Amino acid sequence: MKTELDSDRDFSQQIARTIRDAILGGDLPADGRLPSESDLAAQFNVSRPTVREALKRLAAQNLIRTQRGATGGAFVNRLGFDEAQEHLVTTATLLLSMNRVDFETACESRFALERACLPLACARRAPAHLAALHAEIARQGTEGLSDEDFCASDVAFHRALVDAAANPVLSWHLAGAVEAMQPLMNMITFTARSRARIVALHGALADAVAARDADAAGAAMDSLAAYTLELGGQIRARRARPAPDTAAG
Amino acid sequence: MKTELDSDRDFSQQIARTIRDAILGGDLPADGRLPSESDLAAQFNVSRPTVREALKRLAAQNLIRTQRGATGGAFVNRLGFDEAQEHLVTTATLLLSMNRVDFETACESRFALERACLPLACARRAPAHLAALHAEIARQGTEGLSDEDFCASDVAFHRALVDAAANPVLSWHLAGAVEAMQPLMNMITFTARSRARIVALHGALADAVAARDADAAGAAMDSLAAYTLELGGQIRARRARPAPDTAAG
DNA sequence: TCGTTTGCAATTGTCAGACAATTATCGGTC
DNA sequence: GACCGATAATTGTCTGACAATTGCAAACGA
Repeated sequence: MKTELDSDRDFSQQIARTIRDAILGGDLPADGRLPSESDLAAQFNVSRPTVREALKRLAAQNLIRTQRGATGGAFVNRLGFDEAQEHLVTTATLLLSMNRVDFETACESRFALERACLPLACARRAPAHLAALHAEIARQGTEGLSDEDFCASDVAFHRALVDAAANPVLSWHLAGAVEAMQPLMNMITFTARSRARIVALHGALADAVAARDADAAGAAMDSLAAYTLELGGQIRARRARPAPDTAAG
Repeated sequence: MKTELDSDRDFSQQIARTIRDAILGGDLPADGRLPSESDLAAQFNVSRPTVREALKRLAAQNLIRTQRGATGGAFVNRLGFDEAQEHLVTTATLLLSMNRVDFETACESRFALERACLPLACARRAPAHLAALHAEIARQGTEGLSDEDFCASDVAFHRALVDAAANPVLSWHLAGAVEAMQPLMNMITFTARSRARIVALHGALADAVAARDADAAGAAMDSLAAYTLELGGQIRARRARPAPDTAAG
């Protein structure tokens, strides 16, 4: 591992990058233990707090985990799908909120991606997947469900739909796309009428997937996308901001 | 902002989470300045190094940037697509490499997602997009191009294809999917014959997009996916590891 | 009056040493 | 042999200090 650092630069950043590259390059195997903070400080010729800052940077990226005690230390994290998903959602959420992405753009992106999962979902859906879909549909029909809970169930439904494709990488990508939309979806007020329509479309989707009918599923998804966009019009209307003419040129 | 911390827990992690939630919740506007490290230390009733560790965690997530000097401090980062993309690629790459994701699974995911962009790309492609596609196709036909450069051009081609959909969120997602595949693609040795076939398929894709023929583009993409999978067989054969029976159950 | 320069203050970056908390290991005792 | 305490290693945190950077304003000269 490199022990030379450019002066008049951020040491902890350089150290973090060096270790990160070592991990990505495979020099440090998963679950392998890094030298102790004192050793690293000696290697890089910096103080322990500086090393610690570098380690915290890596910990924030889920690249390492730390453990106290005699056999403790920093260990290379075997990045699981769950943690990576959390990370993806955070980044995606920020990206949408900070760049003032139109509801239309985010919506279009999300449904386009989700539509891509349907053929696979139809081909591979197992009974457990169908059960998950129906469970969420039932929940969405509950009386007195808050808008937030309805949204949460909606997200769960769509994630179950994607999971039916039985491709963890696909599920990971889509989880980011779907969950990042939740703050935007939460701005929508769902009337009883709109809920009923959404639940009906969800039912059509579930049925199509159960029947392994990719075309019908695609059609239902398109309807759902169109209706979601329609509902999203509320948001723009409420904000009363002029619509940018960048969309659908 | 909360100033209470659970004892016997990792302070810096709690502080980072608190500030992170404040940023995600919109309490801290983009480009807004956080209190100085000393002030934060006083607020949370911890020492400055602890606060610094928390800030480094946030900096690692591109949530804040720091600046030295009199008017310096920590500022909420306006997360741009570029930085978010870099982040996404890192996470995706790690996810693929550390979970020993099959080439087939990653490939399937990537092409499924990319296929979802084609209708939009056909609808919105502008002359600049077509020019970018043809430029990469021309580069891929160059004699004496190394495998790595061929791969890089392949990535550039597909990113240009996705960019033609004119949806930045979609481009962001796909950049992660496509670039994360590059290490896997680099394990393939491209013969002159296979290169010619890929270039031909790229040409078909570009022509279909130019003609706004989504069906033809989809067909070309399917062919490309199938052929890439075929080439990927090399990798599994070389590794000589028995294929896990988890795929396509 | 205007432009330049110099000093100051605020802030982050880094260091050194120390102590507390945690945990596995080793040795002793019953 | 089983149980228990001392021990050592390691991370987590604190205190205090100094260096580097940078904006700003006051002082100074033309």
